[in-house]
Amino acid sequence: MHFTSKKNKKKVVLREMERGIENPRNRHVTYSKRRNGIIKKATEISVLCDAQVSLVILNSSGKISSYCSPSTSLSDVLDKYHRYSGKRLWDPKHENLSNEIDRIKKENDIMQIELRYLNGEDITSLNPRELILLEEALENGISSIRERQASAKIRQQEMAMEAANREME
Amino acid sequence: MHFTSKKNKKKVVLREMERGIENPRNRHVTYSKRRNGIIKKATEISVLCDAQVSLVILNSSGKISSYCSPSTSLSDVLDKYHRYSGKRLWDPKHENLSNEIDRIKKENDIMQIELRYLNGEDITSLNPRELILLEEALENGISSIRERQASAKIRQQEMAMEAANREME
DNA sequence: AACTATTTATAAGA
DNA sequence: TTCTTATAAATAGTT
Repeated sequence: MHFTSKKNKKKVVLREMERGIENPRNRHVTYSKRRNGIIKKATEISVLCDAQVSLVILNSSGKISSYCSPSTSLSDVLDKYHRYSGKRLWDPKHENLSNEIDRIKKENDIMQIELRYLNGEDITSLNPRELILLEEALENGISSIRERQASAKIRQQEMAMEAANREME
Repeated sequence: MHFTSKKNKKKVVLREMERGIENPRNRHVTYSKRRNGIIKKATEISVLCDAQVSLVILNSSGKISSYCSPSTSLSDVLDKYHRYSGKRLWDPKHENLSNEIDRIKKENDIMQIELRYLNGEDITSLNPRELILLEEALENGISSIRERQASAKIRQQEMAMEAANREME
């Protein structure tokens, strides 16, 4: 039984349409019913009118529901949207990434040039004797790096041991 | 005025639900009405239940209609769908670019460290991660040098062989 | 586009 | 969540 007249009911619905349903339980119940309703409508227009529908709904707590017409897929419909509407769905991200790549590549080029300059010469211009010297120099570099890594590791172990000893006192 | 009883009308609707509307004009009229209906429903659930809706509809001739809740965007809703559902919409493109960025960034890091090293900065100022990258860079340098040396040696041998062959003629 | 008989959706209550 | 039911809303066929 309803407590509102036809007239009052309309007013209630209008107020809710402006403000949304405040009570979380009522909101969720209404959400479930209407979500089912929309998905049913989407199914109907797909079959009845040979349309392709892509529908994604998130409720207020982020839960996802979706529908897609049979004989197609969400990404297919969205791809068509993307191509025919001229509007962008994922190109923005795409573009951002492309821009970032360009930026980094440019940095990269600059550094490469700097490196070649600092190395004094392009490696292809070195003769065999010079190549051997350079190889030795690089190997020395690696050795000193490995020593540093090893001693750092030993220091870590020593500190761990000390800490453990302190715990035991 | 309707020519069908309540019972018959239902049968008609059911038959259409299975087969779709054949007559193109009727189909298009019904499509328009129902498309408006669905968009209205989407608007209502958005406001009433604080939901986010992304809706794209293509009719049988490919014309696009779409709706998106206020306070968001199609790509935002689809991005959430994408992240929370685990299903992929456009990740393939996206992933390629991300990988490329990672690759270039790594190159970048290595060069920066090499530059610091070559610019005379003390190697002891590098942290362990930087040391590892520098070690990799130096090892790559050694590899390319060894390749050059190997191919130079092969060329020498080939030239020696040719010279020997010419001697024998 | 507008009308209207009818079906369908749904809010509230159980 | 599911059912019920009074009422609102959508819509198919028509003008």
